[in-house]
Amino acid sequence: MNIGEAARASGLPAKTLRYYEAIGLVVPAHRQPNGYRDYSETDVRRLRFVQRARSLGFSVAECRELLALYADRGRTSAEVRRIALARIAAIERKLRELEGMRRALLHLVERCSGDSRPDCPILDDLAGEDDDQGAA
Amino acid sequence: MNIGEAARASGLPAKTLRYYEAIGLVVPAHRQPNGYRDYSETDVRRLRFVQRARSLGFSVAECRELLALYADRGRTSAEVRRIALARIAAIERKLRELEGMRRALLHLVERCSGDSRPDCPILDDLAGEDDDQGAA
DNA sequence: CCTTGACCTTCCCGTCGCGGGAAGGACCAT
DNA sequence: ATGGTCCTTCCCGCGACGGGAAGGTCAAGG
Repeated sequence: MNIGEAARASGLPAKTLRYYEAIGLVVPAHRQPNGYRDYSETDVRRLRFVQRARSLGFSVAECRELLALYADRGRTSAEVRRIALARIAAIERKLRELEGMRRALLHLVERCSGDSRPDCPILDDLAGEDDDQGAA
Repeated sequence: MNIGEAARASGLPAKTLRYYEAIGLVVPAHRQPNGYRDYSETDVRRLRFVQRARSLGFSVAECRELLALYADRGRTSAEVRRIALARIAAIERKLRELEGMRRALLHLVERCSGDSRPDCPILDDLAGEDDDQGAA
């Protein structure tokens, strides 16, 4: 199977397939006589596996681990679970960070009139104004 | 003021200050006779401004716009507000994406025994198994 | 005077996960 | 022969820096 077909079958761009080969993540076993990459059904399964894992937020390094476990009959589900839990923890850290930003930005936007005047509490806050005008 | 002092005063690494100079974001006006960068109080204010904006999730490009508006007496708060709303929208897109991943991963982890056996619904899902065993 | 150490300079490479595009070969149909 | 579509390798670019080499500068101490 040509790289184009494998790309369509896996839902990944051909560029990505070449990249995955370059980093040794999914390497098609053979080349056709004309030098074209030759992807097998198994290769495509691995590519789809990676595509799904990536869409769940796993890094390429984690995909490599997961693929290894997938291929390892002696694996334990505890190993897989550990990786997934680590990913969840990382996602939750990021969620908290983004939620903090969102809260702060919403607070600022709320107080900004957004009209034609130059006065802007958003810029004031970024400038680190230390006014205590609300103390009355 | 040396780069080290400016770094401490702004809460940014010296490397970042050099980077901001290289991309023309915050460029100290002068050099000392020995070739050292010379940051003014105004430079440090700009650096702190960028540091705060970055911590709110603004890209360096957005920081550039915000700095320009900050310096522009003819600005309107509507312009600033527009940038902040765009950032909020981007953050919320990312939040939704991460929440989707989190939900999917939690669902998978929940069903994984995480013991010494190799059977793992997480890997099964990534492999794209099409079993409809739950249809009973 | 010399050394030590802390600071500064420029420069270039690495990160992560690819995308864009050039230059050229291969294949298929007309 | 020609055109169009595929494929190949190669190298550069992103964002926002961090690491580290090689070397200049400065203040303190022996």
